[in-house]
Amino acid sequence: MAYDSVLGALADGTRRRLLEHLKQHPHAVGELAVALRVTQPAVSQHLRVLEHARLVQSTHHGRRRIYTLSHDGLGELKRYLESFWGDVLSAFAADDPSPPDPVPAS
Amino acid sequence: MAYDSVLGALADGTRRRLLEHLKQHPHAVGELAVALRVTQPAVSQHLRVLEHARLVQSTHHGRRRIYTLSHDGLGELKRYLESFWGDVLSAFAADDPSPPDPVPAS
DNA sequence: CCGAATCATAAGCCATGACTTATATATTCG
DNA sequence: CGAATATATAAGTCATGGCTTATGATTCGG
Repeated sequence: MAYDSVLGALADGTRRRLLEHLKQHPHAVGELAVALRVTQPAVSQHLRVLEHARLVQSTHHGRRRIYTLSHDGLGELKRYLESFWGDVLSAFAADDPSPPDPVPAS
Repeated sequence: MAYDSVLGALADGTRRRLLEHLKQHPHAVGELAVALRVTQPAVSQHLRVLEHARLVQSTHHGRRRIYTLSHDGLGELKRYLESFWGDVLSAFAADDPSPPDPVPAS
């Protein structure tokens, strides 16, 4: 159940904006802070969440830290959602909208 | 940007469990409360969030309210994620890992 | 070395959210 | 109508999370 951290990471708008920027090309922390008009610590904290969710990776370049988009988290989420869709679609392919079983009359 | 509510709805584990149950077949509120071992108001509140995200639909059956999985929210999220993947893949297909432009030396 | 630059971490504030216990609002049945 | 069922809503509590300012830890340039 690691898609938990992935979904949690994606649920925040600022983090999605970070991903949108990193989708273009890698970025240093300061650049992202300027681009998003947020303080640098806020960006660092968001990047930590994204890194824990394996949505980004980081490499050291001199005294700067370059963050890059990662596929691991996206792939994990994709598999989870596709399994969900698969089950839903197969359930509908069965074309058997089983009526809600009545709650056991207590 | 309606995938915002969808991602927010999916970010909670209890709501994902609700969806897993509704994936099997429609359910009434009380059944879900018993199944998830949560109080009924909690289930109602979660279902309201899921309905607002268009992940579930509800129909009245007598004095019970039957909740069913909906495709609208899932489709919306699917489109968003696939557009994201598409961009990422095309960016990688370009095979041009443009180096991070230096932050303007202030 | 030393100061500037770059980033992470710490600590605190405030809003949001998930859950609870009442209570209100239908709806069915005798 | 009146009692019971089924769900929604209200109100309060507690934890979590996103943001800020301050500070610590590295790293580069002169």
